[in-house]
Amino acid sequence: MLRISKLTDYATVILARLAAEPERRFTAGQLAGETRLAVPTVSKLLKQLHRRGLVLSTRGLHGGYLLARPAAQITAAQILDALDGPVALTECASSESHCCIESSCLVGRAWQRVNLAIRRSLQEITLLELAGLSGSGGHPSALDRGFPLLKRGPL
Amino acid sequence: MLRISKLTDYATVILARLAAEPERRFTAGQLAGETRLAVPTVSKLLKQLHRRGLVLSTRGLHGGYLLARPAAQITAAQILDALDGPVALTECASSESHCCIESSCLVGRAWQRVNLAIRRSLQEITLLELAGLSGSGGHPSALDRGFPLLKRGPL
DNA sequence: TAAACTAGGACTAGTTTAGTACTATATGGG
DNA sequence: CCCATATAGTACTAAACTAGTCCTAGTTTA
Repeated sequence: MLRISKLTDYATVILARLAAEPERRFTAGQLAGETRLAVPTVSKLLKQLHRRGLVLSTRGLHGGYLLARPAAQITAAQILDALDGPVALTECASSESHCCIESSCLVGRAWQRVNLAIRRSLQEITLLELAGLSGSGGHPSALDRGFPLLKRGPL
Repeated sequence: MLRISKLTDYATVILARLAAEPERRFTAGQLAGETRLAVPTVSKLLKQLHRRGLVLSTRGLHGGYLLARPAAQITAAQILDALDGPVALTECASSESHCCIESSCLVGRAWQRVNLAIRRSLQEITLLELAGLSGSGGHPSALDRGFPLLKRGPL
């Protein structure tokens, strides 16, 4: 029913690998090898992640990629935004709407609201958790804590 | 970032219109007129909604469509399932996975969990609210109440 | 200066989505 | 009995998006 693109999924896998060794610098080839993804694809994704500020890059010999900040400070929402852009749940909700009947617009606003709620929830999930690195020792993660999806307030 | 298909959005508009007058029987043509959608599209959607049990239909002269049950008993999740089917957030999470490295699978499980959480939240949103019919007099809707997205428990 | 990297963009194939058309079936009225 | 008005189901086409690849340019270090 809801879907994220394959590429976004791949990107998460790549970021998870980087998160596992935050100090180490990986080349695109190394990451491709470890994740079993094709090199061009990994390369493309890393470029995009770099452009969006999620990873640092160094060029030239012995260059490679590095997580731009601790995994705990990278959210699922940021990863999705980096790759798919901030696409709304419905077209009507995003920018200009031509579907100008009242019932439709009410529906649009409702979806918009659901969308916002989902976004908010994705902002609470960090790469640490996606990577399965949120150690049992730490404080309970958002995934386990149970958190409010939809909060009170104006649309 | 997350998206529902146009058709699903249309379907919601149609269902919202039906919900506004639960007693009245609408033909596909009437609904198309009122929602400004193309007749074949509306017709196609209504057929599918009927197959999934969301609307009742009567054939022949003076036939038409009717909500199968009160709008309060139709959830956003049901509408999405009816049209897009129960597609998972990621491919890896849905059926069999060939991406068999550990990090990847951890990621997959995490997405799966997020997916489940979103589903759960969509099950709490009714057509009444989507249609903007949840009167201010009633009890607060799930959209306003704030409800836990992710609950404790095994994956 | 050559080798090993990343940066950026262009291009192609495949899949999905949206929309339309056509045929069959059911109902009710003249 | 027949025709007009509906829905039911299926098949088809066009457009959009996704995934994946390739090529050229720029950067760093031995």
